Amino acid sequence: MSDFEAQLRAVSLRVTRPRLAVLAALRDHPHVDTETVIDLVRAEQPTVSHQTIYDVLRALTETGLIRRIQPAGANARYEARVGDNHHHVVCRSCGAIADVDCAVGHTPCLTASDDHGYVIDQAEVVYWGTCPDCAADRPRNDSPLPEGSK
Amino acid sequence: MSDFEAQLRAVSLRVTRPRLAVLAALRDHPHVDTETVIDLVRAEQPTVSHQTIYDVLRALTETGLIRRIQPAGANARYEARVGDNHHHVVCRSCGAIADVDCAVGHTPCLTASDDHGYVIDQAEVVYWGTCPDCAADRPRNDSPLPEGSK
DNA sequence: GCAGCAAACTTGACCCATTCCAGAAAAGGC
DNA sequence: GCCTTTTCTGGAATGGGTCAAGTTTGCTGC
Repeated sequence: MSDFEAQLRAVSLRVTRPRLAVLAALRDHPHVDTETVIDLVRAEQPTVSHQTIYDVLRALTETGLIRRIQPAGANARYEARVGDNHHHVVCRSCGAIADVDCAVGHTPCLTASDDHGYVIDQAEVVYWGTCPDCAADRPRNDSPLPEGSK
Repeated sequence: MSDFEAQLRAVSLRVTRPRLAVLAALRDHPHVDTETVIDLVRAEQPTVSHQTIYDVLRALTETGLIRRIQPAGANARYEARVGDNHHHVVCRSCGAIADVDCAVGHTPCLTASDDHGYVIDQAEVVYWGTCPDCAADRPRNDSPLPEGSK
């Protein structure tokens, strides 16, 4: 618990109960969306408003304590694993997300063939596919996306 | 014009004025968002509803005639360049997008270090950085994002 | 050419993640 | 302990995007 407290102080954020609860929720549940965070926090602190969660998530994201990820067409999700620029696999069928380490070492993906004059500071990779569970449910289905995606 | 007609027929879609207009708009303006598509189409066909544009964009995306891209935190954008799995550079400051060919050849980025059992069918890469224009405007600014991003 | 059918289009309301606002409360420095 | 600053609360607004019902239109077969 005091671990989270130290993290907050390290980035000059005040230590509040909602912030600790959000950090704890993200430690225990990686890749959750905002609504789930709200539910998880309220399980212990029923009075916390959704606005507070949004504020907390933004503050933590801006200070780099958590990372916001947002696959195309889905809601924002957050994860507590930061510092390494790892990537994600997203299941087209159920939206499940898993971590994937950078394929070729440190920052190899950062090399674009032609950068058009852009100053590139990050390369974000999203692998799209089917998770083991969904693959088992529908072994040979060519169009996994049930139209409405999520 | 009949080029677009052929494309539509090739995927068994009826040839309608709104669809032709959307294809033409995307050919002339790569990486536009939905609202811009609406404006472009209405410049020639003022009566087309926004609902129709949404329907057309979805139909064309599902049949693979256009491709939908959606950088985190931004609105959906569409482009007519399909078939090659190229990637994009996105300017954090102004949201401008440029095409980037796959860095290492054919489908190298498709190789994840540990796929967690997922069946991966596509790797999507987004390079984040600053476009030449914005870099010129604010030569040495460490926090390019003016908070509200776009 | 014309009829009939299914796919597309129009209109308008609705949904829902996210944000804005203003007042009340709490955390930290002195 | 007191004061300033930041955060939290509650409610309302914003805005992509979607749903639904009814009308129109493009395509196929006669």
